[in-house]
Parts: sequence; structure tokens; C-alpha cells
Amino acid sequence: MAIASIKEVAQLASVSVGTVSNVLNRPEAVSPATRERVLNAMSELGFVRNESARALRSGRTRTMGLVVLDVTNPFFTDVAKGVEAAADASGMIVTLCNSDQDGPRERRYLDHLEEQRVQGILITPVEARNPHLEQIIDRGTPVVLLDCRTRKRNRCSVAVDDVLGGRLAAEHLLAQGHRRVAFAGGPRSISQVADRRRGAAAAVAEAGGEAALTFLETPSLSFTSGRHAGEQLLETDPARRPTAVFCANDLLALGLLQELTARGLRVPDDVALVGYDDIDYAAAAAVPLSSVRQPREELGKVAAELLLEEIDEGESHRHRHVLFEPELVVRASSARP
Amino acid sequence: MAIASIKEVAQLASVSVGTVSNVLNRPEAVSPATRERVLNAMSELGFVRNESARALRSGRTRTMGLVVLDVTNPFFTDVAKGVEAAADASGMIVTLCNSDQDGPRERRYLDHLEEQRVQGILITPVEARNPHLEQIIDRGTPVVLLDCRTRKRNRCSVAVDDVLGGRLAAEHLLAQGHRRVAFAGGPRSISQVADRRRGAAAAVAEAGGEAALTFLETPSLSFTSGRHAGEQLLETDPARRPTAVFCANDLLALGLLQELTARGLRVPDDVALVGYDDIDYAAAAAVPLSSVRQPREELGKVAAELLLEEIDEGESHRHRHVLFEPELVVRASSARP
DNA sequence: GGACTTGTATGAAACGTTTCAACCGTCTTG
DNA sequence: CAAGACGGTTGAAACGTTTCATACAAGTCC
Repeated sequence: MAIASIKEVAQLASVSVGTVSNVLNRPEAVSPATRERVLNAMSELGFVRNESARALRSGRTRTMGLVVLDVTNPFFTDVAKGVEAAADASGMIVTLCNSDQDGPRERRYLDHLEEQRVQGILITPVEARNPHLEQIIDRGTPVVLLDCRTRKRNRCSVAVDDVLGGRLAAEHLLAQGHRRVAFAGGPRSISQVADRRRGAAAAVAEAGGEAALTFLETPSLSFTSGRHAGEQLLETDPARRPTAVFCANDLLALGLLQELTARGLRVPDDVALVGYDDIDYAAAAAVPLSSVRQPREELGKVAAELLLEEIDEGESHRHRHVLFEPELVVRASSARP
Repeated sequence: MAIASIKEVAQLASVSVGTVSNVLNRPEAVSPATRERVLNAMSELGFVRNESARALRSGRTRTMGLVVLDVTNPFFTDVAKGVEAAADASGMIVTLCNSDQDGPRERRYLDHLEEQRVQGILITPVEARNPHLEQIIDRGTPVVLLDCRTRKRNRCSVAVDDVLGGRLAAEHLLAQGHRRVAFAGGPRSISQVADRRRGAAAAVAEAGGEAALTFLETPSLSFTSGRHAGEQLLETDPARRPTAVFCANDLLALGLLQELTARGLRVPDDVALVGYDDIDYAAAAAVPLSSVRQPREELGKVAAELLLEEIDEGESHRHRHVLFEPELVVRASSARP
């Protein structure tokens, strides 16, 4: 029942184990005749190389770990696709782990990855400060931070410029003639939310005049929160009500959209809307949603390339921080009234 | 730089390597005093167990592989969550692989998993007939088929009853008084599409009388296909036009919904709609969408449990095929006109 | 024909664990 | 007090590879 080992293959092909190993790793160094003999023996026995033994002896694996906050979130799955593409191109395999925003869970996965002796780790950490991750880096495993704005000395990072994203959205709404603009999102503690708001605020401030940005704080970035934000909006005096809302997230924007239309307000005529993330359903909404798109696959690809670079260069590697620019996609929800 | 080994820990704690190993694996078998001494040595040296060596010597890993068709698809990520929950509960780690519907890619991942000597594999195969997978089973790695209706002798499988799902949707529409019902979906070659249609057809046939099911064939299950199906529907003579449409998929239903409302038809008053999959956005649509929900997490959980069972029982294991029942979620889109 | 090279193949020593028979005190029991 | 049981520890042999120094044979060159 047990899978045949290199030894049995060697015996069947009447060569030494060293030769079998050579067929596996440096086929050009063995004569065509014996090579074929060995290959035949392998397929006859159904030989499958034992990666554990290989990793143990050679001291290196062909694996990198990717730890994301939520596999259910299209943002991360797209990032994962980019990572896989880059890893694939250099013969690496990606172990995808889902921390589910849970600290202990993240820790378990990190332990596992380190025990596996992965070549490197890509991670969007649950907490920015993570002593455990620090230890892993100290022990010599390269780590690249994904979508995390804290620029540390001892690791590379890639992220998208959320401040710029906020600015783009707000500038667009201002250009459409809106003066009373709202930013919806929360909680404030999420750095993405804070940054997007900050960018929007800066744009509004620069516009000068009577332009103003109000803040509709929400408890989360969910669809339901969007509906509540809609109710809140409807309660305000129509004369002072914002004519445009920039939402920290598409889900929020979709909830808001539904609440507004259900209550008889028209989008974009009464209220213009811009979301963030450009999820698939943004274009498919009742009123197609304008949104800020992040280069998700590209983000993953570059992160993986940075990691591969570090793995290659070892000690001599100089850490880098790459910041991507988001892009505004204009659709019906923010057309000029 | 290299991570400390058990040997160095043993030296620092002045015990034998055997004792260190015992601390790791059977802590109750070593006296509290030495145990503490070893533990201290470990943390002082930053010891991290080498999983390769462990796996090599002990002959077993603590890993199972999960190969899905598309990590971007919420169906599979929910299934993955269920798998992880079950694996977690018995101390297993899941390696998540994305075949992306690509045969060669799937094969690479399977090779990798087998080389890693995973304890078992959960897979939704790209092709039903897969000789490579067959070989893996023959060599002794347990495999459980996920969401795949072909019941083979040499492996367990779990799936959801699509015929029943189709029947539930159609029976609901018939109960609302509809007689001219349409099924939208395609291509026919997808077994899920064929099964759902079959179930709906059976229900309509049983209803008898003038009840009839027409077929709106679509080239794919996308949002855009839904819009085209809407156009098609609008072109038919209003007197003979179906008053209800059951879509093979929510995305399709959402496209259809948007096209119909854009052209002035009201849902559910003029046309009732039922989708399939109950994706997050179904409830969030302009008109909340009735849909057939599959027990996705449960599917993954049971699949993993079946696999764990087989790993446990070994030769004596009897393969089983579990079929789940889907559930209809009624919302506004199919309310009685 | 001796001294190199070149191309292949070999054998044994690692890699870091787990496992297990053996050992040594100390305690219990009849 | 002898015999056995028990709790704790040890040492060495595996596990299946890779790696490397070595060996051998066949050319090549002066």
C-alpha cells in the first residue's frame, strides 16, 4: 500500500539511489539510456516523490504562504489570483490561509507555515502590531505586508493609496457641481475608512467656497448599515441634505441606494452616489454604481514578486514599499443631474 | 540564522533529544521539572518544530487538500469555510487550492498535494472522468468528491439535489397561480443547469392543465446573459409571455430583473422571478430576490467529516454518498401579484 | 604511453524528527 | 527481602531524500 520510494525504483532499474535522484533533479547529467530505464521503473511502481524528505534534506521548500482576512471577500480572492500567477511563473506553490479576522486563528496558520518552513509569507495582518509576526521575521522568514499602510523597516509592503481614492471620488462629485457632500463609512478605527475620508476631506477643503463634507458614521461596512445611513439621510432637512454621498464601500453604497429609491428619492437626480471597491455587483445594481477600483490582481502579483525577490537576494535585499493608485470608474449613479 | 533544532534544545536543557521529543508529543510522560527546563530552552532558542522531519519520520501529516473550481465564487468560499471548521475541530490544516477550471493547473495541485503526502483530498474536479485522480486513489490517498453528482464506488461524495431545487422553485411559482412559466439558463451541458430544469419540468408536468414550461436558453450564467434573456422575453407577444421566470442562477436573475424594470415591466406584478444560489446580493437587489439556497457551509463540513472518517477507519471504511436538500427562500420578487 | 579531461555512476553521510527497546531508580507487594 | 511494577529518561535506529567526494571508463592531448 505504501508508496514506492526512490530506493525501490533504484533497485528495479538496477542503478543507485543517487542516480534516481539525479534523474529527478538534474536529468541532463544522466545518460539517456539509464534515464529512460529509471523513468520506466518510476511509472511502473507509481513513484511519487516525497516532498517532506526532499525539503528536509535540501533545506528549502517550494511553497509560500498567503494569509488573508477573509476568503469570502472578492478583494482578497482577486489578490490571491495575482499572487498565484506570480508564484506559478517561478515554480512556487501558494498555501492560501484564511484568518477570518481572528487573531488566534491567524497565529495558528502562521505557526503552521513556519513549521512547514515556507520560503516566505504574504499577509494582511489582523492587527498592525503583531509581535508573533515580528519573531517570524527575526528568525529569517521573509514577510511581505499586503494592503497595510504601516511602513516598517524590516519588510516590504504593498498597498493602494486610499487617501488618493477618497480624493478622486470627492473631486469627481465636486466637478459634477455638488457642494453638499457626505462621506458614509465606519468604524473610524479602520485605517482604510479613515484614509478615504481624509482624502475626500482634503479635496473638499481645496474646492473652497461653500463646499462642505459631512460625516455619516456607520457601525460597519455592510449592506444593512447602508440602509440605516439612508434613513439617517432622509431625516435631515431637504434644504440642507447632501446632494452627493461618497461611501467607504460598495456594499454600503448599495444599501444606501436601495433605501433611497425605496423612499422615493432618485439616484443620481436627487442624490448622487459613489462607492468603493468596484465589486462585480456595482455595475449590476439597479442604478449602475460609480466606484473607486483598486488594482487587486496587480497588488497580489507585485507583492509576490517582491517576496520572490527577497527570497532570491537573501541578506542583500533592500526592502521596498509599493503604493498603487486607485482609479475612478464613473457610471450612472453619479451622472450630472 | 538557521532555526534551532531539537538537538540544540536538548543540549541547552541537558537532556536527550528523546526527552525533547516527548515534551513535544507526550508532555504528560515527562516530569514537570524537566518539562519546564526544556520549554525554557525552546523559547530561549526560538525553536520551531520542523514539520518536514516530523512528517517524514512519523509517516503522517496533519494536512488535507481542498481543490475548488474558483476561489472567487462565493459558493466555494462558503464550502471552504465549512471544511475548515471541521478540519480545525480535529486538529487538521487545510491547504486550499484553486484549479480555476483549468485541467493542467488542477493536475499540478494534485501532484503537489500527493507529494506533500496529505492525509486526504476534497475536490470538485474540472472533468468528471479524471484518470490522474483515479491513480491517486489507487495509491491510497482518500478522496471525497464535492458537489459532483457522479457516484463512484471507490470514494465518498457530497452534493446538493439540483433536481429537487428546480422542483421547489417551480412548485412555488405554480402555487402563486402562475401557469406560463419559463426556465432561463444555459448552457445545457452544465449538469447543474440540466438538473434544475428537469426538476422544474417535472413539477410543471405534474401540475397538469394548461401549465407549461418554456426554455429561455442562455449562453452563460452571467449578469449580461440575464439582460439578454430579458430582451428576449420582452419581444414575445404579451398575451403568451410567461408570467414567471425561474433562473438557473442569481446573477442571471439579477440581470433579468434589471432589464425588465428598465423597460417598464414590474416585478413581481408583471413577471415573478426566482433565482438560485441565494448569493448575498439576492436579498439586496432592487426587488429582493426569491432564491433557492444550498447548504454551502454544511456541504463542506460534511465532506470534511466524511474524509476524516475515512482517514480514521482506513481499509474498513465504507464509502457513502450524501445528498443535501436545497431550500427555497421566498422574497418580494415572487410575491403573489 | 602517461597525464589530463570529460561524462556517468556510485556510496555514504547528512537533514531533524519520532519511536521503541532498554535502563535505572524507587516504590509496592507478598 | 526478593520480585515485580512503575515513572522517567536515554540512545540509536529509522524515515526518503539530496549532496558530494570518489571511482571508473573512455577519450584527448602532448
